[in-house]
Amino acid sequence: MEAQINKIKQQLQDKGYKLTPQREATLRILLENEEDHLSAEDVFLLVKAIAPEIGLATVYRTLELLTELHVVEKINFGDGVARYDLRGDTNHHHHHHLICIQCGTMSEIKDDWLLPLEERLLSQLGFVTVDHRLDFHGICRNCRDLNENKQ
Amino acid sequence: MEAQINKIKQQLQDKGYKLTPQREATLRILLENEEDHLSAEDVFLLVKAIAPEIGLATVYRTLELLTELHVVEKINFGDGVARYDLRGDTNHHHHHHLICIQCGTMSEIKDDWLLPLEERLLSQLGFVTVDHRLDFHGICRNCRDLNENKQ
DNA sequence: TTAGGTGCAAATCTTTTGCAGAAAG
DNA sequence: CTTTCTGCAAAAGATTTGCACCTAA
Repeated sequence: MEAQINKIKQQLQDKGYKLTPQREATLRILLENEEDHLSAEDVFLLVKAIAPEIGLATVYRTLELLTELHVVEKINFGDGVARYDLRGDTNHHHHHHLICIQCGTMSEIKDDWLLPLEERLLSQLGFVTVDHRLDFHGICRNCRDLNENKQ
Repeated sequence: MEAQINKIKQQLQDKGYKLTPQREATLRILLENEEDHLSAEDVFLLVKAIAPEIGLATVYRTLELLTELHVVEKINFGDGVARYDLRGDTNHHHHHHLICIQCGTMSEIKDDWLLPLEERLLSQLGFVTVDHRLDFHGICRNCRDLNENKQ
C-alpha cells in the first residue's frame, strides 16, 4: 500500500499538486475498499473515521483530482450518485458489471471478453477505444434457481 | 404514431392510469425525437411548445411512469442529468454508444455485436440478460484524421 | 362520481464554489 | 514565502413532494 501511495504522490507532484494528509487519508480508504463502488458520501464517512476534521467538499475535490489523474474512475449506475472505482495498473482496466435486477448483487465480468468487440470497432468504424463501460442487467444464476424452485 | 399512442394508452389503462393530454403531448415529443437522448428539461421545453401549460413536475412524473412501463429507458451518461430513450417494440432494445472524448459526438453501434457476449454470460455464468448498457469512450475516426493532419 | 392527475412552490439531495485562514514544498 | 489546500457555509442544479384544485373514464 505504501508503494502505491508513493507512486500516486509522485503523480501528484509531477503535476504540481501536493499530497496533503486529507488526500492521503482518502487514498488509503480507496485502497482499502477497492472492491467496492463507493459514493463520495461513502468515502467521506469512511475518511472521517480516520481523519475526523475532513470536509465533504475536500473529498469531492480529491475525488475529482484523482479522476483527472486516472487513479480512480467516476462511474454512474443511475441511482443518483456518482461512484468511484480505483483503477488498476494497466491501461486497460475497465468496468463490466453484471447487475441482478432481482437481488441487486453486482459482480464483474472479464476484461478480455470485450476485446473482439473493440477490434471490430477499430477495423470497421475507425474508432479507437480508450475506455468503456458495460453493464448487464438481468437475473443471476442464484435468483434463477430460486425462481424455479418456487414454481 | 397514432397506433403507438393507442398501444401505450392501453398499457396505461391496464394499470389503472389515464392518458391525459399532458401525457399524450409528452409521448408525441418522445416519438418525434426517438433518435435523441433527451433530458427531462429537454422534453419539458419541447412539450411546452405544443402544450404551454404543462409543468416540469408533470414531465418528471410522466417520464417516471413511462420508465415503469418500459416505454422509455432512463439512462445516464455521467453529465449530471438523466436522459430518456424510447424503447423499441422488441424485448431486446439496447443502448450502445460510441462517445468521442474529443468532439463529444455520440453514435450508436449495432445490437447484434453483443449477442455472442450474452450467450457466453448465459452458458458460462448462468446469467440471463434482460437489458444492458454499453458505452465506449474513445477517439472517433474524424478526430483521429484531424489529429494526424496536424502532426 | 371519483380515483387519479396537474401546476405551482417549497423541499430535498448531490455536487460545486467563494472565501478567509492554513500549510505543504 | 508562495502557491496550493482546506473547511465552512452558501449556491447551484436536478429531481421530488405536498397540496389544493382539476378531469378522464
